[in-house]
Amino acid sequence: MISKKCKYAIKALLYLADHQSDERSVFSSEIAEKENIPKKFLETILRELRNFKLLQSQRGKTGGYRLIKNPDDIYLSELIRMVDGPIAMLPCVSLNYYASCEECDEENCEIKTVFEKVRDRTLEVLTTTSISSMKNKV
Amino acid sequence: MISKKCKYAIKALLYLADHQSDERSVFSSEIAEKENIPKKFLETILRELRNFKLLQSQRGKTGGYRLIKNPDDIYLSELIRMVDGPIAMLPCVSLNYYASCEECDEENCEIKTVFEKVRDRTLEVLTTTSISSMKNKV
DNA sequence: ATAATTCCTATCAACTTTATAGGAATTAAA
DNA sequence: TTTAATTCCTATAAAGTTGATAGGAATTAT
Repeated sequence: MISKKCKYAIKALLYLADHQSDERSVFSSEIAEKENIPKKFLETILRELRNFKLLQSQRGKTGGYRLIKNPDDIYLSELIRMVDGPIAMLPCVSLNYYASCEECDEENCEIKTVFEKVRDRTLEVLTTTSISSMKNKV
Repeated sequence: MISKKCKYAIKALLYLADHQSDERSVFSSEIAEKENIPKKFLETILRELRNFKLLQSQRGKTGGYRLIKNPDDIYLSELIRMVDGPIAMLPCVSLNYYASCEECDEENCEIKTVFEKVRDRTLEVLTTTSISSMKNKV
């Protein structure tokens, strides 16, 4: 399961992709209201996404957020990793957040292989799905 | 991520598949020791698996556990569901543990589709991998 | 009787998740 | 220069989940 936080992040980016323009940043309060996301929680999420250089923010009365990266180039795999961390179902098969299994003999592990397959299948989808491609529900 | 509990369950079933026989049940303490699983924790896991009719148990001095189901017929998908619950990355795309998203308009949801794809790819692996097939690491 | 097992309930510490509170800093505009 | 609206930041916290452990009861072969 992805966290609610991650789902909120996806929704926020989708909303931004639709509603921003060169002239217009978008208030977090607007996103929160339209997407039914708790206001203060969304603020912290947007700040994180800004720290990851996905967003640009502007303070003050005419402030708000806008995308820095082209939504064509924001892939779900990287977004999930930023917000939730590992995608794999086992720490020892994670590509970006590898952690060894203390109780295992990893050389002779019988359960790694299947979760490597799951990881690869999952990534086939997530690394080819961008924020903009999610708009075309096929 | 699957839980440690789930990983322990997989290991326990793999161990049973290898070490049981018609004459021999296996003690939980033996599995715990050989697989480095906390003893008391494993007891509760094995009891759950028994309740799910995967295992049979016998009390007393010559007691222990053995598989009821053929390990050819125990698929990872069902095991994970028994121990951890849903496999899908979103409640609203879960086949066995569906839950609606309160804050979403599910008809027009832009994020469901991709997670349905992930679910299907994941299940392609997990529904075709049995305890016995995990022995042949290919 | 004894010893070894499974069975059962309750408990619990640590961690994670999902937020909220309370304000500070910034900015445009009245 | 004041006001109002925003982002930014830190701290806190309630609720839920995870990963166990405690303490014994019931069962069974010897």
